[in-house]
Amino acid sequence: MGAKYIKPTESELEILNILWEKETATVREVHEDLARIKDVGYTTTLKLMQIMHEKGLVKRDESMRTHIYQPAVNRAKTQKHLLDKMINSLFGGSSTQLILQALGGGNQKVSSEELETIQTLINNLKKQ
Amino acid sequence: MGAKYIKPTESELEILNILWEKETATVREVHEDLARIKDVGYTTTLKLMQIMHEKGLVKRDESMRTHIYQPAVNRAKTQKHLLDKMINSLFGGSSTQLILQALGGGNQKVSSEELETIQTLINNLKKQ
DNA sequence: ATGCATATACGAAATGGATCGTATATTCGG
DNA sequence: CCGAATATACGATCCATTTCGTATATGCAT
Repeated sequence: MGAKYIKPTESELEILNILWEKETATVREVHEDLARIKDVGYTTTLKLMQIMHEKGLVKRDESMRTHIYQPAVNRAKTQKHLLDKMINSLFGGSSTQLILQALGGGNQKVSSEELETIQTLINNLKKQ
Repeated sequence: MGAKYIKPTESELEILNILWEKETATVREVHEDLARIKDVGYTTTLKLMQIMHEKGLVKRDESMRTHIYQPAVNRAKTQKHLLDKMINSLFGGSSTQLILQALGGGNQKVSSEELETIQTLINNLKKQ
C-alpha cells in the first residue's frame, strides 16, 4: 500500500524545513537561508537538492533555467514518522514517556498558554 | 565543565537500549537480544560494542575472559539530548508542537490512564 | 592432550552522507 | 557580440558507520 517512506538525513531535513516554510524556492534562496546557520558552499546545497529530487523528497519545475523547488513530502507526516521512530528507538515504544520527558525534562520549556493548549487537547481525547 | 556529549549512532542506540534494560550484559547476551530484531553477525555486535567502549558510551569489566558491559551514559540525559535535537530540527524549537503531534498524530496512541498521568504532570507544572 | 566452542582483537571492505572542484550552458549588461 | 555572473550537472574525495572475515587466546569435555 503506502508508498515507501524515505527517511531524510539531517542535512536534508534542514532543507526541507526551509522549503516547508517558503512553500517554493530556488536553490539560491534555500542556500542563502542555509548559509545563515551553516557554513557551506553553494554547490553543496545544489547537490543535496539534486539528490533529494532523485529520492523524491522534493519536486521541481525545470521549465525555466532556474529551477523552482517544492517539498514533495508532507511536513506533519514526516514529523510523525521520525517521532514514531524516536519513540520506538529511544522510549521503548511509549509516547507517554516521550511526552513526560518533553514536558518535564528538568527545566521549564513550555509556557502556561502552551500547557493550556495541551490540556485542551487531552480533554478532547478523553471524551472519545 | 560539562563533559562533551557523544551522540550515539542508530546502531549504538539499539545496543544502549538493551544495556539500559539489562543494566549489565555480555556481548553475547546483547547480541542475542539484537538478533531478534535485526539480522546481524556476532562480530558486528562485538565490534560495535568495542567502538562504544572507545567512545566512552559503555564501561566494561575485563577481569574475566568474557567481558561484562554496562552503559556509561545516562538514559534520561541521552533521551533529553536527542529529544531537544529533534524539537529544534523538526519542530522549529517548539516542544509543544512535538507533544501535540505525539498526542494526536491521527491515531490514538495514548491510553486513558496515560492521559491522566500527563494531566497530573501538567497540573503540577501550572502550580509553579 | 586434543579438539570444539566461544571469547576478543583487528583489519578491511562496503555503504552512505557531505563537501566541493570543475565543466558546461544560459542570461544579461554594455 | 563579448564577458561576467549565475545556473545546473557531474565526478571525486573525505569521513563516519556498518559489516564481516580471520587471527588468536581461552576454557572445557572427553
